[in-house]
Amino acid sequence: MKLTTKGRYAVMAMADLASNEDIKPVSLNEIATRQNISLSYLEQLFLKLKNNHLVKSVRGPHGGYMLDKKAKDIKLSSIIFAVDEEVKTLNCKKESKKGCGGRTVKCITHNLWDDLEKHINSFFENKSLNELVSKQEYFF
Amino acid sequence: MKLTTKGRYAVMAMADLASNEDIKPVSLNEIATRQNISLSYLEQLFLKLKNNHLVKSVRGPHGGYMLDKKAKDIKLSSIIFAVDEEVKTLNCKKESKKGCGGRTVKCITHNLWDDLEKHINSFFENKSLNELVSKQEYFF
DNA sequence: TATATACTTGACTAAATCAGTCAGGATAAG
DNA sequence: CTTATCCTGACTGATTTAGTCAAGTATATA
Repeated sequence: MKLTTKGRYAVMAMADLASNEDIKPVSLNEIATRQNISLSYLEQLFLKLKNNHLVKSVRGPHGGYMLDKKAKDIKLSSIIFAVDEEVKTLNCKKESKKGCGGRTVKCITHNLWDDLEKHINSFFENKSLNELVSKQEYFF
Repeated sequence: MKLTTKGRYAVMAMADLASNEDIKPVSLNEIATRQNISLSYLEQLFLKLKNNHLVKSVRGPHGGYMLDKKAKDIKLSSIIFAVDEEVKTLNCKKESKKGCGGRTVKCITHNLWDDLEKHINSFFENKSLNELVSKQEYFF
């Protein structure tokens, strides 16, 4: 899992969407204004979010975006994967099997980093959009 | 905490050092060969590791580096901090206090990312170099 | 003392990635 | 038919990454 501002912005935008969609779709313009993210950049992000079935779009005036599922069914990990699709492979994986799977120092650290990846994944895997916008935990 | 190959190489090199220093110092050349990392790059890393009192150097022929503390007293987090010193501050922190500390969507995600940072930190905080090289857990 | 070994330090750089802009559609409501 | 909105790809400046290169300094040992 890659962690850039893209993922952060996507989570922000989705949280905004979750808190503001009642009946009508929310336009990217509204989100751009509220969250202070450039419209063009949001367009990029929402294209990917749409392709990943996290939001659905309504075109034309009064159009915009809505969540494609219930907020409680959207895991934060899906949002981040949607916009930061490419997972960086570790050097070790590219090498021959002889080089890895053994007891070399290289493989030890490889396994360590693998473990970290799982650790980070589970962090986002266990949080839904719903929790994020409603839970007291994240309000100071 | 920043996570780049620098940190990974540093952990690899320290693990190598921990497994190979018996009585005599280990030269960067040996590590470079064993771990297949460029010598010049290792030099950069060890300069920082030394400044952070994780290793000590012995100059001259038969010189090299040794751990500055016992392997069990070296947390992986210290290694990573040593080489990737600069901690990326989140956008939100740069803004005025009015903008944050509230209940805006922006702050919710800010807190979320803060939380993640702690999560990752604790991952490395709770692992010592000793554990890494000796624990069965990391051998397949 | 000469010399080889090894650490020390700073400047430089090619390539990749990030964050974002720009331009030009397509679609649907009124 | 005009306007609001989504849709999409191409492009770009700045930064970061992952190193290389060059020129030292220190010290053990022959």
